[in-house]
Amino acid sequence: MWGVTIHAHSRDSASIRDVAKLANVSHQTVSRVLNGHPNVRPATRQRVLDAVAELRFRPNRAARMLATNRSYTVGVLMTASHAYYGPSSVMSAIEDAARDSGYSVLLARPRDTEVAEFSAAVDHLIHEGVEGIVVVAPQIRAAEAMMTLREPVPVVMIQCEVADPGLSVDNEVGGELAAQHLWELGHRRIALVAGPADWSESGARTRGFERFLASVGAQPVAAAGGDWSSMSGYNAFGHLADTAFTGVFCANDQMALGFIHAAFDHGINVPTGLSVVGFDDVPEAAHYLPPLTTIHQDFDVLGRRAVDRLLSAMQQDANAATDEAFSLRPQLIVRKSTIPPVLNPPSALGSP
Amino acid sequence: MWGVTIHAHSRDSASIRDVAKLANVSHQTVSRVLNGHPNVRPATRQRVLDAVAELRFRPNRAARMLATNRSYTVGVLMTASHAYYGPSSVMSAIEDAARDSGYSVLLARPRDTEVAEFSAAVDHLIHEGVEGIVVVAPQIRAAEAMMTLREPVPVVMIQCEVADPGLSVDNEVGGELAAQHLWELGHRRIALVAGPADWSESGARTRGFERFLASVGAQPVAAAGGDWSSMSGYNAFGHLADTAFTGVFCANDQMALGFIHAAFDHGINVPTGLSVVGFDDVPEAAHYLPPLTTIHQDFDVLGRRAVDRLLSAMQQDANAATDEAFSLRPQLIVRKSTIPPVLNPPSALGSP
DNA sequence: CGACCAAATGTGACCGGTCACAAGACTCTC
DNA sequence: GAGAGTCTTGTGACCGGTCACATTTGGTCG
Repeated sequence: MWGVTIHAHSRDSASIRDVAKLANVSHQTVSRVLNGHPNVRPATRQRVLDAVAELRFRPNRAARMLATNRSYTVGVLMTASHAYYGPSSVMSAIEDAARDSGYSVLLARPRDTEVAEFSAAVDHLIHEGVEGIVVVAPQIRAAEAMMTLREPVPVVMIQCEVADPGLSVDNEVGGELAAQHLWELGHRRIALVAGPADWSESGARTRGFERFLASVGAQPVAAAGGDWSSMSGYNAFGHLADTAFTGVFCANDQMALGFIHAAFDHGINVPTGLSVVGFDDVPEAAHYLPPLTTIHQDFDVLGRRAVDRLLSAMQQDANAATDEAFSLRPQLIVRKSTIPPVLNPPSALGSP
Repeated sequence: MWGVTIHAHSRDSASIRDVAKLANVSHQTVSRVLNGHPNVRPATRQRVLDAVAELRFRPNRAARMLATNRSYTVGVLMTASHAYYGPSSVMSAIEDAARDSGYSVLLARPRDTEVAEFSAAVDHLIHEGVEGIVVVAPQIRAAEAMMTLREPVPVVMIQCEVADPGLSVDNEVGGELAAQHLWELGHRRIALVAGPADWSESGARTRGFERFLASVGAQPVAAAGGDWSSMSGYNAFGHLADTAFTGVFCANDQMALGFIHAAFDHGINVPTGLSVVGFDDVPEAAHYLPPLTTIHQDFDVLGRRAVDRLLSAMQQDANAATDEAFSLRPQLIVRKSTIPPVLNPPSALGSP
């Protein structure tokens, strides 16, 4: 790969000096027109623009980067895989928003949440010349790793409660909504399937959930944890099988799906034998059997907001961008996986 | 945004000449060491490497790009949104593979499949200096639009039968497997829920499906189309409700999910009242109710293979890379949504 | 030991933009 | 109509790498 250098493509495109010659001005004037500098006579400007059009000129990005030390690129640091609905939705929104503002997006994905991996990924981005970084690293360790790094460019962290001027969906409220919904339906024995302990969203959902229960003098009758996957939701049911409960909150939709599957395999029907609330409102949730009651969050807004904030921080040059924390309120979507506790086996209320 | 230029970040990093001074050699020698040029005395090389380490030097990409007219970047053109499982899985694999080979990935997403949009997106990539392009544009029109463009860099198209040296999962075989499976279970009245007509995968799946049926002297008793979404699968059921059938092939898992949901809403149970086969094997498919029999495809291999091919085409400079077409064979995964036709209402076999 | 060749290293130009500064053109005032 | 001030344009250096070519160094051989 080294050694041999291939001049792979077009060395033929027009340069700013070609345009200048054709328009009969200096290269600097062309540069001024290109950059919208005010002090150019309209006639001259037009002449230059014509030449640009005729030669199909487009400025060379590398040259501009070299000269200005600016890249018009922002980096996204994402630890989660595309398989996770939330992070990848946010990623997509970020890309769109950045493009709309004239920026390119460069993705870096550390393989794990070790500080070293993180640092390497950030270095990579910095080295590529990104002017700012959006971090979508919902694991707590990732956020912490990120906080230890002091970067020369503005950084915006999404969905990470550790960062001070955080930007996130308010997962605690989401957890509360879930608990409140089950409670108000009449459920008194409620279980929890939490997300992985190392994700901050997971903690927040659990916290909100438990906080509401506490506010009415209750607490979860049982709890298990999963890794967001349907399989782990399925397995969680096994861990909870000894306990009787009539409602369960699963920290995301996939786990809810797995949980419902497991319940079915154990002869328990949802919602008649058990009410289930999920979280995320993935597009398929409306068609699960039964259609899943869940908590909806608007990832799109989150992504766009992140880019807005990053860009404004970049404008102000300093990372003095201490915007107020911004929290999106999630929303309860009631479907058919939750009903009042009826016809439950006596044990559900009877045994400890 | 124009007019004001912000020197946002570090103009402070070391250059190749700083390294040269510290190592007491010329800048050119440093360059040689960096590029692994053979004719450098080991002692000198070591001295340079030490200096590089000490100054934490990293070559400036923009400068290299400018000088060599190479970018070490490949472009990905993707028309589908992240919500589609297949394309986003492939995208993810491409990113990993490219990174492993030392390339960055730049994403361009045309808003629609108009030739103009396409052309603009490609222009963007070219202008950013990508050395090759992977097109993940499963819509037929997108592929056609792409074919009309003659680009100065190698292009690899994924999952698009229009392109000659195509690279794809063999969706026809997948369709055949689905039909064969239903047939061998004993189903004789089989329906089809196809994907959107403008996606080539959709056509291929349908073709394979019908081809198998034809080979045993049969044909679908009814057909509807969807747009890949669960909702469209749900609606498809309504269009097929007049016809009696005991098995159905849905061209992707999400539509299968919606279809099962609709069947349930009409009092038909899967699999006892109806057998359903999906396509894709999304991670949740194993936990649908019932767990979905479906066709598995390996998107990861597809993505990596695409990058391999692109890189080799780039090596050979020319786009003379007429590799043989490469087709991944998908695989039938039998779960619980398909059983022999039993206990079906008489009408299922009786009426026309 | 000088000649000769290859290996090792150095020199300056160049890629295509932007920057700082200089210089020319044009107004306006007295 | 000369001087001051503004608007417009031009000049050459520079960013940090690589390239082509020149030069020095080291080794081998007659």
